[in-house]
Amino acid sequence: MVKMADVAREAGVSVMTVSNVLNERIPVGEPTRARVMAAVEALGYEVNLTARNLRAGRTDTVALVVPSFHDYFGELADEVAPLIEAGGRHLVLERTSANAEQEMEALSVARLQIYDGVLLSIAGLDLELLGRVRTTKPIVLLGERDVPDHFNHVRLANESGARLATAHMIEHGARRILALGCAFDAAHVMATDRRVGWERAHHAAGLEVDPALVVPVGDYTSLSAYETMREVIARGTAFDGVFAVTDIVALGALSALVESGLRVPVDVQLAGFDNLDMSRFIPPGITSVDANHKGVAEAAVGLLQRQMEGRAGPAEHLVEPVRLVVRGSTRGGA
Amino acid sequence: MVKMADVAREAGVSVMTVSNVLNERIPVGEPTRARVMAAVEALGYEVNLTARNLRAGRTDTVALVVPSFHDYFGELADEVAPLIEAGGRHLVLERTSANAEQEMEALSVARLQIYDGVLLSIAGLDLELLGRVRTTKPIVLLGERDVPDHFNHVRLANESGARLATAHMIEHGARRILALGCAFDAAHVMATDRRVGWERAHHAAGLEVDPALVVPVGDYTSLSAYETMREVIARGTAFDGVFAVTDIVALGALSALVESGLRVPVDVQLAGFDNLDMSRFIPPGITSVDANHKGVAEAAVGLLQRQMEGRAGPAEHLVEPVRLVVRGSTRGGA
DNA sequence: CTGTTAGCGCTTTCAT
DNA sequence: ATGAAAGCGCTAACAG
Repeated sequence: MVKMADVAREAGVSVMTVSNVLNERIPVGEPTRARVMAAVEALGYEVNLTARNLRAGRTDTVALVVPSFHDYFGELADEVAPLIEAGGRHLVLERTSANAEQEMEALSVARLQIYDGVLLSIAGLDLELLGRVRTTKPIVLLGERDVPDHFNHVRLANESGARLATAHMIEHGARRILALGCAFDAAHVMATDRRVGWERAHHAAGLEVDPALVVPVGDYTSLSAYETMREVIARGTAFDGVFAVTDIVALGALSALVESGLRVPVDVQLAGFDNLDMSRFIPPGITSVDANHKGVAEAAVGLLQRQMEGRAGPAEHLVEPVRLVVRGSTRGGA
Repeated sequence: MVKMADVAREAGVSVMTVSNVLNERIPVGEPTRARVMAAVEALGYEVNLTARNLRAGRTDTVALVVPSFHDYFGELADEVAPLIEAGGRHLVLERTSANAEQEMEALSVARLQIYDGVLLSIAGLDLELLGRVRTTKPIVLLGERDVPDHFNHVRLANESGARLATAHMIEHGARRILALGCAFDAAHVMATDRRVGWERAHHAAGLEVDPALVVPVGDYTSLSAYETMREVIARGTAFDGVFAVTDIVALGALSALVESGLRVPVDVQLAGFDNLDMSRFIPPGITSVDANHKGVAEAAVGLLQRQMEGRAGPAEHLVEPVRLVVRGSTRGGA
């Protein structure tokens, strides 16, 4: 492997001069500079990032750590990447399988030191575990759980989004709206927040809510949602709307509804959350709360860059607004 | 930052002993070992990966470099991750935007040296550019382009998959099958291979192919596919089947078909390629060629691990088999 | 089994 | 404007 010393020898200068040319730190005389560049070209030299990192304490790399590479996170990552690159840094993705242990590991000293900053999408970690993390590395937490105050945090307006979607279906005549994938327990903060939105929409319309309509979905896959929906239908539960906690869940539900001969939106209205790319195209078009990837990405990267540039300030807790995108799966749709 | 020397002092041993305890390289006496571990705990020490990397020349990290984090690649990545982890290494994802320049950069000396191995999904690079890459780092290329012989390479049986899907629709009565997103030019190897499969299915059934039915789709998004499909319909082209080059393209097509009042599969049969998770659930279920993520992931990781373990052997070029998954969008479906 | 010595490739600091 | 020396934190190799 060709190293800086090789370039220096080739150009007849010291290593330090090569370093200065490459990093443009200290002005270097033009002829010297040209000789160095020629040597770099000739030898095909490239800096050893590990060595630079050890000495300079900087990797120019940011990690986005997500529960899985699928769907929502894939779309978010594609939004984050250009923003990080615009700041002259590199983005890499890591995956935790929504597993608390692996999320903690992502925040371990060992991992943090190899990145200039970390965006961590939390799925498994709770307040207590997060509270134990002590680090001065730039970190921004993403996602719908509560986090200790001293962390920067970006989340979605879950409750408001769920309220919008539910209110929209109520407005168009739905009276028994399933809260599919929603929850009552603190362990599922997102599912609980969205259930609260679903409730508030009812109250705002002067309607009662039936807790029996809150139906959890095991692992938030389309398959679980499909199976759950089939059971609900088989059980004979009466409903004329479905608010699905995510678009992936909505898709599973749609499949079950269609298979059971229920027409969407005539017999049952359906709305999801996330507004995945696909939701626009799945007939009849899935009405969905847009998860505002762009807003989340910009807010998170902004917060991270502020820390990486050293102008920290107190931790912020941002709630990104969401909006409803109406499509054919609800009666207001085209 | 607490370092190894701090632990050594605390435990009253040398740095080397700490290193040996932590890496379990050389047996260490139990009492010493216990003292070291106690010191590690007490100080909250964690190894500096950068320093280890610089000295040991190993990062225990593999990069999967993909054009985008979306859909197909997200699913593939979720398949690759556990295999890499089973080998005691870490997987990170990087993204190239399907851009030749960024793909070359992923293969640059600088990036390669920070990983023990790289899985590169090529989208933009051609033979000529790839031929210039000279490295001894373990690399496996993924994807549907031709690559220089000396690279390990895993690809799908594109032609055979396209043939299966097309033959299935012919068998069920389709006679004018659009090859949506397929191509004739060498720049789109995958789209061209799949077109060849579409042709061969016709020939095998004793049918002529109409080249006018090969309709390219700009950027392989659902949106482009939707727009293209609308145009084809508006133009009055007669067709009774659509072979879409990917499921994402199939989804866009489905949306346009339904919007135009064409019934799937009664008026038009539809098949895609990739068998994305969603394809099963999108009513009426999209018949699709399964892209065999698992097979691709296993083959690629196997080839990579062979190289990383030093038992190299000549480069292999694997073609992973595919199979057709029949669903409601074709007449053979449930 | 434990410790000493050397050095991975680079950048910081300070001298020229 | 350029260079020499020192050392980031760790591990390979060898000595005791």
